[in-house]
Amino acid sequence: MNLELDFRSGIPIYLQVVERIQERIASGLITPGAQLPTVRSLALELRVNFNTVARAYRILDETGIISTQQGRGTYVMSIPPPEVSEQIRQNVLKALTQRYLTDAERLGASLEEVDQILKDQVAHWQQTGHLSNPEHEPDHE
Amino acid sequence: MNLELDFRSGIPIYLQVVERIQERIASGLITPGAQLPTVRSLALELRVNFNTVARAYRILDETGIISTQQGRGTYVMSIPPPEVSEQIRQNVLKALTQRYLTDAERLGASLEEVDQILKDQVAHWQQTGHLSNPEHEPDHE
DNA sequence: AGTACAATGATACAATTATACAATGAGACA
DNA sequence: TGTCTCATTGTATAATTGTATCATTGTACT
Repeated sequence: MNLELDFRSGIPIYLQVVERIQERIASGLITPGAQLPTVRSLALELRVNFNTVARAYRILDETGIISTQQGRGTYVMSIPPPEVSEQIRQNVLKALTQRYLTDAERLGASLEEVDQILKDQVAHWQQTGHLSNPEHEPDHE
Repeated sequence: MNLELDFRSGIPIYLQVVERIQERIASGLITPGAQLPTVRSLALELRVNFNTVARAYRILDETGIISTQQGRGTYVMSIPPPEVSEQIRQNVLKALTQRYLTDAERLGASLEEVDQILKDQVAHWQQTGHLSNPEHEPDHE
């Protein structure tokens, strides 16, 4: 899975796991029907107790995003309706942004510095065609 | 730990604890990654309320010397020398930014949307005093 | 005396971990 | 085929850890 968590952020691990998995599903990195890692294997990878992973899975299950089945495993559910999906997408994007700003702040970055480095990278990316507008996006691979 | 405190010195216990632990880390007696005693066990040893130890730990945490994690314990962090620190900081910030933009793009966010949500969150944060310049007041709790 | 404030303690709480448990499925074997 | 056993899966509950909030104590200053 290669989820990256921050043990110092003050955000509970189980919530971080929820967000990371939501991101991956919302972005299509994990597709419906796919099996998520078992609570124990993911816990081992994250160096965390498996109950913490189980708690994250339970939240995702209650949201209807995944389906956990005792003795079988946990699986990604079918794609939610567009409006829900859009809602999740926006939430995830907001969480991403907040995490980014929090991390930057803890690094001691000033607002100006963050602004500058964002401008730099965005400019760099526009040259390479990333982050383009969905309206004019003929580039399918 | 065998910290020796002076209850009659007039120096607050929590400050004495901070100093003793700082000494031990600086002298290499405690190495990065090591787990410190729990607030309760150390408090028991020092015959002190565990909140006092927790206060010392919190100060050390804010200084970046240790990392306290609810439910897990407190661990000694590695302390990079100041010279390389700044270089590392910039690199990390750059990597952080790149990862953020990558994730946002994978979510299907347009440049405009990213720009907008960043503006929103920054504005929101400025009201709550985050990402402020280091010149400002120490923000007394 | 009285007040204000810092240090410490008491209590309730939240996150994580430890341990035991129940459901499922695969293989052995009669 | 049936069912036994056992490893693997998620679940439930209690113990452990740090956190938040308020009460108490002591001390300095009017």
